[in-house]
Amino acid sequence: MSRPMPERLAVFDLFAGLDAAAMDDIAAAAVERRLDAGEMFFLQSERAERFFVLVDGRVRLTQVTPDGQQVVVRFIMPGEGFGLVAVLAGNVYPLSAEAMDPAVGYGWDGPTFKTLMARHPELATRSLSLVAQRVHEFQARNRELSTERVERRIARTLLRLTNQSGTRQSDGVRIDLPLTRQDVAEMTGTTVYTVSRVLAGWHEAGIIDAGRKRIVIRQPHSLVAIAEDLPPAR
Amino acid sequence: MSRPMPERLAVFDLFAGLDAAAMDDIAAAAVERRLDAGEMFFLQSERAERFFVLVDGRVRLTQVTPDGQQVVVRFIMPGEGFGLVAVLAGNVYPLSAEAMDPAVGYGWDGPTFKTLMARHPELATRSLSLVAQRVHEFQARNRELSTERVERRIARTLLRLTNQSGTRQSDGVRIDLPLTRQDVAEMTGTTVYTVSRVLAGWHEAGIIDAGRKRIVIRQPHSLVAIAEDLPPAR
DNA sequence: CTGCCAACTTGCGATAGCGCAACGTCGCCC
DNA sequence: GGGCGACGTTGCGCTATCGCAAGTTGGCAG
Repeated sequence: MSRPMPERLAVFDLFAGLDAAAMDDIAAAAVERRLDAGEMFFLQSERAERFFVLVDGRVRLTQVTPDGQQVVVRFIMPGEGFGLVAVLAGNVYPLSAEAMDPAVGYGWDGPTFKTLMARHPELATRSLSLVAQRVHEFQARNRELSTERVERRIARTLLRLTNQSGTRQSDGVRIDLPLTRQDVAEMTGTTVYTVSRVLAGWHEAGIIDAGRKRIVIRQPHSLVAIAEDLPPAR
Repeated sequence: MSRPMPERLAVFDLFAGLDAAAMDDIAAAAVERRLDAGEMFFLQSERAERFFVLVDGRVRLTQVTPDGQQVVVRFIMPGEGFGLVAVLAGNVYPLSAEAMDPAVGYGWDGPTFKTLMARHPELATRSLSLVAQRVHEFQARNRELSTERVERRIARTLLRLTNQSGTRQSDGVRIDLPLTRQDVAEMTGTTVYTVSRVLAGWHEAGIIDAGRKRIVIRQPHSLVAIAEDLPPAR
């Protein structure tokens, strides 16, 4: 298991503003994990031993309800962390983390990370604001789920994914995730059927270009108009 | 503005496990605020200066969507904190905090609290796990909102409120909050009409006893059965 | 190249939940 | 001890969304 490079870690949100000495210390405590596509970093309801920062690849976080329905909680791109909340709370993982492609992550276990936080107070502060940010995101999503129609929620979700992992190309912005209709449905709290119909409508209207596991936004402004419920902008 | 008693603070989640010296230090930095019913601790979208721990009274946290719809995020009972996440994230308050009755809170501003955390690492750890717990709650609520029917969500919400502020009485457990149908609707992402109809049904069935701003759970097990979607228990 | 399978689509009937409108009713304030 | 306003209820028509069933399609494995 190779030793992570402190320089590579320094770019991550979680470690922003830490000095080189601190980074060395933190990196020395990390464990690298390499997974193939389809393998799991951890499974829902296992004891939360270790959290990770993703260095390479993509990760899908999913949650299964007691009665077997699946929900996609979010996607993780390189530089982002996952599992932190569960480890800090000393709980069980509330969701599963699956590598969507060959992925590399660095991990720290709870006690180790707590020691690191005590040595580097900055780290505690950073962790707090990252977790606080998660709270905001979930709160926003809650509000959406309870007050907005499906179409609007899907629009918002696509825009969010665009920000997180969009690539500009000649005919619009492409979402760099192999997104199934099912995935979108699970992210927006609806069904495959409805997602399919909505996307078909937008395709019709020239707003997006959608294929198998592929979505390209051609007219982001139209999507924003739908998300914000503006007058159907000319 | 009277000085808070350290002994009173020590019972709060946020300060669990801190020694007397630390408590003195923390209490010395607190500011007491007394509000009448209907007054606000803070308003949504103000700069998040200060967070509070509630000592007495009850507080309602609400969020207003850009297009004017209101959502009840949660209720705060004595011993609980609110505003912490916003202050730590150095943001704007994402919601408003209204005193439902005459209320007393102790407050700390961000810089002060960060100093305190640096002096007492335990405090940082406690803060982290409290915030982490919030993440869990919101995540659970998200899952509910996207996978469950209204009836089930209402059942769950009542049970949750029962845990948070229920008083056992001869004919069942009473929820000690002046809960409007509107409030319940805003907590569960539905409408007054639907809440009214559902509660009427349960009243009919003898599961609850509901009046103006008053809900008593007579058969908690039946409500659990609904929440968990069990066979309509005999 | 071909066949197969997962992903996607679409018609259609079913229904949960919405929300207006109109009406009860409780309790508090003067 | 009225009367008023907030809260609660209910009938009713409406539609967004669901979800089955029965397809079509794209792309990859062999």
